Order: sequence, then structure tokens, then C-alpha cells
Amino acid sequence: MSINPADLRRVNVFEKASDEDLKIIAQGSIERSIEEGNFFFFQGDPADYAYILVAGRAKLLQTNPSGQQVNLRTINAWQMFGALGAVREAATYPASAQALEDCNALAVKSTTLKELIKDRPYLSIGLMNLMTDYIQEMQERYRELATEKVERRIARVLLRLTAQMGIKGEHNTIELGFTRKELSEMAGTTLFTVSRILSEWERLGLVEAGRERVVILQPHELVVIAEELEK
Amino acid sequence: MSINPADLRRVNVFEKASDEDLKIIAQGSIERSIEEGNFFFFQGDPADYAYILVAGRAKLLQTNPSGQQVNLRTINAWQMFGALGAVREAATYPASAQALEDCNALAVKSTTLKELIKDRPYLSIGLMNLMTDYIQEMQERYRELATEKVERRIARVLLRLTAQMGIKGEHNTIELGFTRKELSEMAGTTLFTVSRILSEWERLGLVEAGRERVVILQPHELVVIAEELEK
DNA sequence: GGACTTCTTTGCGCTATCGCAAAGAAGCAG
DNA sequence: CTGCTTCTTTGCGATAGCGCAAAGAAGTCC
Repeated sequence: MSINPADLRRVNVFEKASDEDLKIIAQGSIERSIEEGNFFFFQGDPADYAYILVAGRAKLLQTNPSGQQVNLRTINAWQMFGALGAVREAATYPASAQALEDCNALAVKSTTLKELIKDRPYLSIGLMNLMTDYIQEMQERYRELATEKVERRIARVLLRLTAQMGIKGEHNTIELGFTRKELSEMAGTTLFTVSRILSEWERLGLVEAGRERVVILQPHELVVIAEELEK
Repeated sequence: MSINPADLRRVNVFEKASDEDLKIIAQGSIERSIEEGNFFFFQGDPADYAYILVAGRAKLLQTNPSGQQVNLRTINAWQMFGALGAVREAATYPASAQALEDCNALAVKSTTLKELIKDRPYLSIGLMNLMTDYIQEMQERYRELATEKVERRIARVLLRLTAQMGIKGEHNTIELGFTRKELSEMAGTTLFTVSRILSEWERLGLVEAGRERVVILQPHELVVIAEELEK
């Protein structure tokens, strides 16, 4: 089950790559399967590979000295992650990457990318786009965490997830498959608080909360909670 | 008081630029003086220029709908900021940039940079280094905000500032010129809390707190507060 | 030197959010 | 079906940090 080089065009960064380049990348890379819960790499490991997620879902996270986790990003298929080794000398991953489901990924040697970057502007530009996107998201989330109340942050998390990966049901409902713990790590709060707020929203008919599952019944109302000036 | 192209090499991103390129950049750019308190640009403005701070200090900040501010980054001389327009099409600044002191800066047209990037790998790599640095810092700060107590965050802010721009005094003391408000915006808290904690630290002899001024008397003790596992 | 402005400190009450504990679903394994 | 594991809910304190208000420094301007 080898990967077709042409499939790599589904990765934003390689959108404009030549067939030639895709071949180089495909050949200079290894396939890795990571089971749910296992790690692609840990914070602090030498950043020798950049990854392209082919199947499954993963997350980037940081852990603080006492073990608390923070979710930095959720990664879906055909997204690239761990790419900073392609740029920096002797880089180490600044975060860990863990499989949320069983995953298949392509591991591209950082050195290969580093070589390619030298004379393929489309690649640098693609990577920079990736980075600026991410910077913007982080800045926004940072501000939210600093200034917004939990309820609003949770609403935002759900909306962001909706945009990224929501599965549409009937009547505009959107289903998300996350545990309370995962949601709390994304919102920078505790699973208890998430649970309480979801219960509250359920009472109001905004969502339907199940085990590892949230169905958004009234997306618009969530937007109101997320954006509204005075509560 | 025009800028000497060779000075541009003090900017990390241009470290490896040819004299030729520096000239292009110097010529294709405008000098702007911004008085203390005024803005280089606002969040949402079209990102037509990237800036290089020549003199003074500035900050990048975001404002939420109800006017609360968050400090994203402090910018010192010879640092580049607002560069994302060099990469993205029709980009708008994701944050505002405000002068903390009277500033002189060089404004480089985004289009100029965009042209240059196409066939100067050193430039892309320089920019990517800038971005990855920033991403790492933001990730770290995000995690701090999500998981650490205020006291620790304030300690970190002081230490970070120390590394970036502390003025060394006698006996290993370090002087920082910031208001409580500014510090609070960097730590993601309120000026009251910063004031209280600085008072506390002053009582303990760790710092000396003055108007728009903090002198760190015992840097090591601050590190302990910032890193220590159990309090 | 006085009047103003800006920044800082501190007391006080408040509340959003945490954190534990215990019990209740839901799914899975044999 | 039964028991086990994992996830969720909810009650009940506890508290860290907020936010206001008022007063106290420290500069600045004329």
C-alpha cells in the first residue's frame, strides 16, 4: 500500500510541485503507521522528519513539567506537520504529535526538504503559508485564552472543529467526535467545566451531548455565544 | 538620515543577503517615524508593507471586540515585523503594531519582498526561521497561559524580557522599563495582579519595583518561581 | 512650587472556575 | 448476561484572580 506521488498534490504545500518533485519526495520518504494513542514524535526529539498525514487524525500537544496537556492543533489527512526541521539546523520538535485514531503517515527526511527548498520557491512559499496560517490561529487563540471566558472559548473550539472536520448530519446539524477531556485541552480548561457547559447547552437545546460525541443542533446560537459583545 | 544598506545585515533575515539585494531593499523602501503611542498599522489593514525597526521599541498586540488588549510580541531594533504580507496574497495584518517609544522604521513593500523571495532561498529561509521562532514562542506562551498560575507567568515574562532587552546594572541586577499595565498584557492578567505580585516579591527582596520600572535583584529566585515543580 | 496627569498600591467583595469525590452511562470482552 | 473499563455528570467546597474605588507616589508642565 504505497502512496501514489500524485496524491501528494492534495497536500497544500505541494500543490504546485512538479511531477518530478513529487517523485523525489515520495521516494525519499518512509511510510509509518501509528496506532491510536501512540506518538509520532515527542517534544524535544530531533526533528529529523516532517510528516504528511495520509489517513487518520492526530494532534499536536505540549505537556508542562507537571504533566498537564495543552492541545495546539488537530491534524487531518493530507496536512503536513513537524515541518520546522526542514528549516532550522539541528532543530528539535517543539511539541509532541499523538495519533487520535490509527494513522498512516509519510515521513519525509528533513534533509530532503532542506535540499528541495533551496531552489523551489513554490515550496518555501507553501511552507510559509502553512506557518503564517498557524501563527494567525495561535495568536487568535492566545488572545482568546487571555481575554475570553471559558464558555466562549468552548463555543469557539466547537466552531473551529466544525469548520475543520465536522460531519454534516440532517437539518444542518454537525457531529463531532471528541471526549470532554480533548475538548477541555483545546479550550484550555478542565473536563469538568466542559461537561457542565455542554449540559447547560443541552438544556437549552443548542447541542446534543453524548459519549465522545457532540452534535451541534443550532450552530448559529453557538456563534452568538462566541461573538456576542455583552453577555 | 537615510539608512545605510549595509546596516540591513543586522536584520537576521538579511544576514546572508548580497550587497546587491540590500540595495534593492533599501531603495524600494520608505522611512517612517512613528511617535510613541502611535501605530504602524492596525489589525485588519492590508499588509502592504513589512517593517524593519531601526530605532525605538514597539509591540504587536491584538484587541478583542470589547477593547481588551493582549501583547503578542515586543519588537526591538533591527527586528522585522509585519512580514506576512510578503507571503500571502491580499493579506491583512493579523495584529496591530504600536510604538512603545518614538520609533524609526523602514517600510519595505510587500510586493518587493514577494519578488525577491522567488529566487533568493536565503530570504525564504530567513523568513521561515523568523516564523518558526515565533511559532515556538507562541506555543510556549499559549501553554503557559493555559496551565500555569499567574505568579509563574509574570516571572516568565520578566525573564523573557531580561533575555531580550534587560539593561544590566551592578551586581547582576537587571532593570526593565515597563508599566504594570504593559506587564499585565504580556502575562495575560490585570495590572492589579501584577502590582500585588511585584509588591510581594519586593517584600521578599527579589525585585525592586518603581514607577515604570522593575529591577530584578535576584534573577535566580525568579527562575525558581518560573520553573519549580510544586509550589 | 503648585496643579495635573499618569502610574501604582491596597483593601474589599465577588464570582468564575477549579478540583475532588462519588455515582451514573455507555461501550466492550468473554 | 455480567463484569470491567472508560467516559461523563453533578454536588460541594475552595480559591485564585478579577475589578472597583480610593488614596498614594512620581513625573511633567508652566
